Amino acid sequence: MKTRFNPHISVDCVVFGFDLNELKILLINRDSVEDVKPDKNKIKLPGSLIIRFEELHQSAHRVLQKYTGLDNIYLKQFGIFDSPGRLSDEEDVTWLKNQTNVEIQRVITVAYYSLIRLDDSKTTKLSESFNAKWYSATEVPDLMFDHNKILEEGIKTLRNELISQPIGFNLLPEKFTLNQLQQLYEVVLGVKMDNRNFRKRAISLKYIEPLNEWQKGLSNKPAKLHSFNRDEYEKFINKNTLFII
Amino acid sequence: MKTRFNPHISVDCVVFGFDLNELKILLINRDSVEDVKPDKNKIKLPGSLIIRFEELHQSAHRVLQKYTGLDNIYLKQFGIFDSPGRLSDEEDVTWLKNQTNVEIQRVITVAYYSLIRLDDSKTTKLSESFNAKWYSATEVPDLMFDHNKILEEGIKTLRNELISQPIGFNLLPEKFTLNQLQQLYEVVLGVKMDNRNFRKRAISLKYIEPLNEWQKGLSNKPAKLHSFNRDEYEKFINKNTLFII
DNA sequence: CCAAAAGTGTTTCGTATACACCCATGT
DNA sequence: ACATGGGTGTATACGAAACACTTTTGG
Repeated sequence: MKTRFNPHISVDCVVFGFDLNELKILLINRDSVEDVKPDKNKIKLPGSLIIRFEELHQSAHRVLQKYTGLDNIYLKQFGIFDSPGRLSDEEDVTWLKNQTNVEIQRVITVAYYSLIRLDDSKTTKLSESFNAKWYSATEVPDLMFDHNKILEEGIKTLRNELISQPIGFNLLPEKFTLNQLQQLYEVVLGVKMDNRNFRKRAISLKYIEPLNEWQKGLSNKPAKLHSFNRDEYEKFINKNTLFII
Repeated sequence: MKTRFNPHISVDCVVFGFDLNELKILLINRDSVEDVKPDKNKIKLPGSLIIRFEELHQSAHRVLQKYTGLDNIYLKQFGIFDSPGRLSDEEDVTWLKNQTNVEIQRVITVAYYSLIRLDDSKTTKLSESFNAKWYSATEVPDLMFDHNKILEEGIKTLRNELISQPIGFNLLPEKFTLNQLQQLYEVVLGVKMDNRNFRKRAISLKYIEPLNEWQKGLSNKPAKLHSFNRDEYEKFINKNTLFII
């Protein structure tokens, strides 16, 4: 029963989306694939066994491509889940075996998180064309295998990296307002921030570049648009080293 | 040819040692194991294929135990090296196969770094009892496989984590002086620091606890000893969130 | 008394924080 | 004119950085 899959190693993706309002997570419903007892968890993270000789990041990109149709997405490895008992549920293993046509023994999974800017078109297209559906990050159901644990670690990682690396811009439109940026931080970190101080800080950062463009078509005062300037960020980071002895 | 090893996944350890003066790295000489062409790299990181059903961190601890005789060592996963071509050298693969009695196809390795306080006894004991030897971090030879790359990533990780997490104390004696702490930072980060400002900073941190003990047996002024207080650190970190928008 | 490393204080500057009201737009 | 979200300034406090000499110990 030799297939193109490597039956020892998989990737799973915690896919974050931000619609300028809420943090969302992309989950796959396995219902459509096969009959399952109604009381079982049928929902999982997007993932796949790796293909022989495929690099892990390629596997992760392949998974994202399959479920979102998107390429060129921010994707970062954040952990390995290797507990020998992590695929303990027999029914789940049977399902996986049928899916992949591979005899499953022990599977180690490498976890990635990825960041997607959501506009309405993407949100609806996804949930129609695939078995993928966006869930609010605050209302995640029980998932298969150890996927709730992976998801939790993914959220921790996102929070950590949001406050130490310029990754948040991957969740915003190319041209964003400072209040959208603040909203992102508040939602992901679960805190409220002082608006005046937040913008003072943001405006002082050269890598957050003010554009000569404003929002359009709103029924209130349009906000100035900004963009992230990676070159300026590189200069900045070389001068600043945070320090906890 | 079924053995207890899982022939798909290995661990490799970048083992850092600090002797209060210099950063060292533990490497294994494969000379003693088998004849090798004299012009080949014979030196590698300590590592091993994982054993079936063993967790990865157990594998890493097993490797450290084997080569250092030490248990209870700080050990942290920092990366995965999965390039399909990373075991390209045929002779190296043959060697690995003979070592493990396992048919090798593609091996993904999970990299750990670990931190060891070196006193003289450890330094000498190791290099005698095992094939392990401490090398200065600034004078590392060519290594087998992709181990130079892994080592490089390990050093980057160490630097990053040293300035953002309280891991440096694992490289110092339980009771250390502030100047030893400064020396550690200077050596690992490759910078010079202002002594007065460094100690002011250190003294202001409650989790660096001054003891009522001083160095002994020196021919110069003995320094006050300090220890790391993890409880105080937990309090500290909950109040401080570093921030790069 | 000498060599070697430990230890100490002040000023200056920049950044974090706290806090409340007016402005611009479309309907 | 109103509803909605955008945008602004000041005073205080704290920590970072720059900088050079005195003290203690054993030999």
